[in-house]
Amino acid sequence: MGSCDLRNTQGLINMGKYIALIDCNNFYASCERVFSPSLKNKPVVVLSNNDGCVIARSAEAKMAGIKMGEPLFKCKDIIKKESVKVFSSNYTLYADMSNRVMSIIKNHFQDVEVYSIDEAFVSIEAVSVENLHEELISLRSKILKWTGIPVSIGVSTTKTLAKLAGRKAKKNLGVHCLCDSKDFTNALREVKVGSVWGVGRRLEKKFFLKGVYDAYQLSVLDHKRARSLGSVNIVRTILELNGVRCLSIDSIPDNKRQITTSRAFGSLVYTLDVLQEAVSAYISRAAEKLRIQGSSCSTITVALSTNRFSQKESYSFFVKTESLISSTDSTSKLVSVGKRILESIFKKGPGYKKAHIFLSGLESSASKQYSLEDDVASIAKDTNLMRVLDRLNVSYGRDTLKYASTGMSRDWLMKRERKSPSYTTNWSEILTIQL
DNA sequence: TCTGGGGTCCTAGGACCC
DNA sequence: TCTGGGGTCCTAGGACCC
Repeated sequence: MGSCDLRNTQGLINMGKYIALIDCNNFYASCERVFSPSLKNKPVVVLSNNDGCVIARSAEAKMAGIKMGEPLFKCKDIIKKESVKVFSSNYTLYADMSNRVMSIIKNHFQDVEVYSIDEAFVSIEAVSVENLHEELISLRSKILKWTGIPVSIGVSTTKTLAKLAGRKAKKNLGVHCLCDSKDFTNALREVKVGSVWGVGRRLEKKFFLKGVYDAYQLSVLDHKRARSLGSVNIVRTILELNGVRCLSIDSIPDNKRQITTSRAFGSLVYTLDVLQEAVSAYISRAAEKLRIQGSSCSTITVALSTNRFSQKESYSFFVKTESLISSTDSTSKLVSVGKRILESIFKKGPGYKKAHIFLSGLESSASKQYSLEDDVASIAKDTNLMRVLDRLNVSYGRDTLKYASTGMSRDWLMKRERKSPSYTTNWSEILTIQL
C-alpha cells in the first residue's frame, strides 16, 4: 500500500499521476450485438446460467424498464411488448472479446490491471489533463473500431475516484476526467453513498441512519465514526475519495487462493448416480482451473443444495470437507475423494438443484510438500497424464478428452436455450455472410 | 414452471503455545 | 474475593465486488 497521509482535494491537481478506468458498456449485450448488427438500437438482454436472471442489458432494454438481476419470468411481459432480444450467456464469446479489448489497452499502456471481464484500471503519467483526454478519446474510438465494443473511460487520481468518473463517462458515453478540484465537490454530491465503490447495501443502510447520504458526505466523515460502522476498508474508501491512493494498480494478477465450481442443474436431480456425474464434471473443471495457475490443493469441499426458492420444500444445504495428506492437482485423485464425500452427504428424498465444489489449501505444484506415503512414481505419471489431457482440451476444445465418470448423458446440464454461436472460437460456428 | 457464479478481504472468537 | 499475559494460527461468517 502507498503512503496514506491525509491529503486534501487541493493536492489532487499536482499529483501528476492519473488512474483511468476503462469499462465496456453493457458488455455481454454489446458482444451479442457485434455479431448481429440488426440488433443495433434494439433492446437486448443476456441471461445468467440456466437462463435464470437478466445480467446484461442494452441501453434500450434499460429504458424499457428491465432491471439488473431480475428473473426472466418476471419480465416476460416487457420482453414481449418491447420485442426484446434475449440471449443465454455465451462466456466463450465474451471471454474472447474481452481478451481482444484488453490486448488493445495493454498495447497502449504499460500498467494495466484487468479488474474483471469488462473493466481495466490503468495508471498513466500524463503531461496534462487535456492531452490525456485527447489520448483517451482516440483509444476509445480505436477499441470501438477494432472490436465493435463501446467503452467509457473515467479518469482521476485514485481507483475509487476513477470509478466515480466512470459513472459520469457512462452517462455521456465517452471520457470523463475528474481531476479538477472545482468540479470535485459537486461531482461527489451527485452520487448516492451506496453507489460509491466499496459501499454495499448493508453499509449504505448504516450510513443513511447516520445522515450520510452522498459521496461528498462520506468523504468528509470522521474516520473513527466510519470505522465504527465498517471495517478498515471503509476508511480506505474515504481516503481514496480525498485523493489519497490506498489501492494500487496490480498488473500481475495473483494466483487464486480458492477455486470454486458451483452450478445449478437444468432440472432437479434425485439420484446419487446422476449427482456423481455432475460432481465429477464440476471437479474436473475445478482441477483444470487449479492446473492453469500451477497450483495443487490440500482440501476439497463438496456441497449439495436444494432449491432455495421452493415453496413446498424447505431449503437444505449439505456440506463436507476433507483434507488430503499431501496436496494434488490430479483430476482422478480429486474425483475419487469427491465422490466419497458425496456419498457421505447424500440423502435420498429431496430434489437437488445445485452442487458446489471448493478447492482450498492451495500451494504451488512446483514447490509442493510430499508426504512419506506418497508414491512419487505414480504421481509423476499422473502429472504427465494431466498435461496431455489439458493440452488436448486446449487444442481441440473443452471435454474433447474427459473422464467417463463425468457421464455421457449429462442430464443435469444447465439450460441454455438461446445461446448465440461461438463465432470467434469455434470453426464450425464461424460467422457466415450471405451475399 | 422459471430465481447466476466466482471471487476477495476483514473480523471475531476459539484453540493452542510458552 | 481470588482466576496471568501475550502471542499465533485457523476458521466461520459477514460484507463487498463483477
